[in-house]
Amino acid sequence: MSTAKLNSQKPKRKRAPRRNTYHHGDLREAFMAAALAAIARDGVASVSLRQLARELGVSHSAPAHHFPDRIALFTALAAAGFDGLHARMSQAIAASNTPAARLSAAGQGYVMFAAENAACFEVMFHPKLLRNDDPALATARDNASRVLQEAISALHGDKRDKRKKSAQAFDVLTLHAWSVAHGLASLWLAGNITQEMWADGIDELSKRMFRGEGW
Amino acid sequence: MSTAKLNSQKPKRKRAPRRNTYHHGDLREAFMAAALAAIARDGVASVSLRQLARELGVSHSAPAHHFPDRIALFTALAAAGFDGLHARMSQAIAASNTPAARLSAAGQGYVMFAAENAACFEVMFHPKLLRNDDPALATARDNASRVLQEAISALHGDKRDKRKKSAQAFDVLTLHAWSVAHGLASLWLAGNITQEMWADGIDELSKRMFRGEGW
DNA sequence: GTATGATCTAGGCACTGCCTACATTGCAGG
DNA sequence: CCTGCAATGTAGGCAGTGCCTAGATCATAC
Repeated sequence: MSTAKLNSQKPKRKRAPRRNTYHHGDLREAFMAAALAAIARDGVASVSLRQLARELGVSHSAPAHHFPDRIALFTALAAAGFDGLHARMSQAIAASNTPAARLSAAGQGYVMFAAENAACFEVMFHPKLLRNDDPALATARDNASRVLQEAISALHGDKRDKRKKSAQAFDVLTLHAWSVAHGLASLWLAGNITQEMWADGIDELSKRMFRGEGW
Repeated sequence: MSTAKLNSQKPKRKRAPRRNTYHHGDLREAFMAAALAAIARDGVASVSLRQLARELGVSHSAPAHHFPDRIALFTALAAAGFDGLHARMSQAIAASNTPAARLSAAGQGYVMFAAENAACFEVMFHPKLLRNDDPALATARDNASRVLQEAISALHGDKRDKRKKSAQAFDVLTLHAWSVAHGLASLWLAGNITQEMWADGIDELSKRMFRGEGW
């Protein structure tokens, strides 16, 4: 019932990592944080619930009361990730003035989120690793997607109204923008971009790529 | 489905899948093919060497003589994948006339390869799952990457010569093209593109997106 | 024809996810 | 206060996994 639900509202009191009480205090959050660290270290494939439990000093079956299975943990991470992506892009957009600059900022925000939250990003787009129909995940994903869509809309909205059939063309524009940002982020995270390309930092590289209207 | 790499010079005679001999005949290829099928079915994370061995009717330690570990199997799949990607893009380019059309064709070829070889593609860009410094993998990857680079070069090559410092800008152009193709392929494979967007097929969608010079 | 290396089999070990059974704790309602 | 009860924690079992070593079988060069 209360296993895989919305994750961040409970203002549970944080406990010292060295617990002397029977109950941990915030095992759910602790597991999610430890999982992110483990993913960043070894990749999502070699994350083990038992290992995480060992690191946190709890029994191997403790997580079962917070995440029914491995998939549930990854799903929670992905949902939180899309929330973070949403926030990161919104923040970047809010700091820009013109529609064109806002779209560029959204793209850069996307890439920067991926760079700063590589572990999260790795989980978010592996449908086989998570429960894709989870409602919390679905809404978080839609919220994030809408930000980019609105940035495109603000820039090319007029085109959408001009002719009816170009609504499809508008969607292609959005998908195009999403693809550039997602592709750059993925290629960088996978190590497929030569070091000299991002010598000035991935943020500088993405800035160069998102410069100009058409990308 | 092209698991056949050029590195398999050994002219081993193929045996019927139902073997009554002690030796299998071509276990290495059989494992790679079975692995691709398993990845397509359950995702790369839940591929088990022992399960593959069971499917092929050999003992659980048979693969050890062809792949020292799980990573080696994935690495071989990825190398074969980059060879296939290289071939797919080259073929698409060869069928086009103008430089602009060739670049578009390369992008579409990239996406189509990903769509037709989803299992392969899933492995190719998971560095944590494979031995990234493997020489066969590295050269295969470089070969594939060069195809796209040359397509850009044929279209924008003059810009590169105009000013010296715009060599960097040229590289950004290549990376941009790669990002669009890779992003579209990844998003589609991850199920992040609404069904109505690719109702006409992913090939039609990619064609729409790669239309025009600047992408 | 036989030595030799390549290939395949068999069993063991530590680890994993998930299961059931049980212990401890916090907390509301008498 | 105290007493049930749900939430949260522990302990052990089971089948499955990757990787290891030891041994069996085959193909082929000499």
